[in-house]
Amino acid sequence: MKKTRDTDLALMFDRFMRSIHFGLQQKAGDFDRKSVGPGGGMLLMTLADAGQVSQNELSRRMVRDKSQMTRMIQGLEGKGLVRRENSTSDGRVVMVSLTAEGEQVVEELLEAVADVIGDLLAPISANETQLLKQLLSRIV
Amino acid sequence: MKKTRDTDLALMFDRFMRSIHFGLQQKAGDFDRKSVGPGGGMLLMTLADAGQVSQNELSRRMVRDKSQMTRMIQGLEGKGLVRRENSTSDGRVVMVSLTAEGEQVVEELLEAVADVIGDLLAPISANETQLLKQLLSRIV
DNA sequence: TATTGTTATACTCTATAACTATA
DNA sequence: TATAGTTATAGAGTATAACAATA
Repeated sequence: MKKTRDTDLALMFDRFMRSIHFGLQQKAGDFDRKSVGPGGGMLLMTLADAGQVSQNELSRRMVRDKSQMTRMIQGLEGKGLVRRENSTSDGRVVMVSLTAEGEQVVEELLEAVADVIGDLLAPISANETQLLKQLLSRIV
Repeated sequence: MKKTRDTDLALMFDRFMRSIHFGLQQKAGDFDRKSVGPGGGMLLMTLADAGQVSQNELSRRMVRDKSQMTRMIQGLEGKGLVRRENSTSDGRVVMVSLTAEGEQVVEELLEAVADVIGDLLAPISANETQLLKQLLSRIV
């Protein structure tokens, strides 16, 4: 049997993510009416998970530079999917949240992602899926 | 406790990969002398894992379009890190493998990745890491 | 001084389609 | 016809640095 190194995790994670993107792209027409793209989709899903958060917190959660947040958020704001509001307690901070339309788009997106992930997870059991999520949530 | 959906896996996987890239980038000067970039790095690691394979197989393993393979491989070939050879059994096929210099570069890269992944995996035990790899290898 | 967010720039990654050559 | 690989193009993602405003 082939020796597996921890570095193989990088290959496996990358492959998993790429499989999700690839799977989604096959059915993009079904839900990506607003053509938010992969990055926009991740941002919307992060917002659905986090609720109203500052751009800085988004940048931290998505492990992407704050300058990218500005652009992505501006794009989604232009499409009416997210809302930006100045923080009342700190004049520097901009809070971001989903609009009603954004909620609807992310709902369709989540459904599509659930489909794709469901297919990917077919080789392992529901219990193992729970275990996987539990392990990952402790890591990230 | 917050309900977790399977779709959260997408966020967690993305975050893990981004953390690897971010961690590597911090120490890029230490090993990325050839400036292969993230894509080139993944390709080199895939080759280290797979040995000599066709471009088509690489495209399949990395879940990326074949046209991207051409470009990435040409870039790495120009840097002397990979070698292309025509298949003897099928005139259409190009086999790709690491050069001696490529082996050396990937070795440094793997060391850096192991460092970063080691840090990321700190919250879980060695046994759990094994379990995680075992689950993932069954999925991808 | 430090932090939040913006802007500008250059570079890499990606999807798509049209193409050549071999099977 | 089908498959392996190439080329060209446009668009999306990313890192970096310089900047303004607030703390």
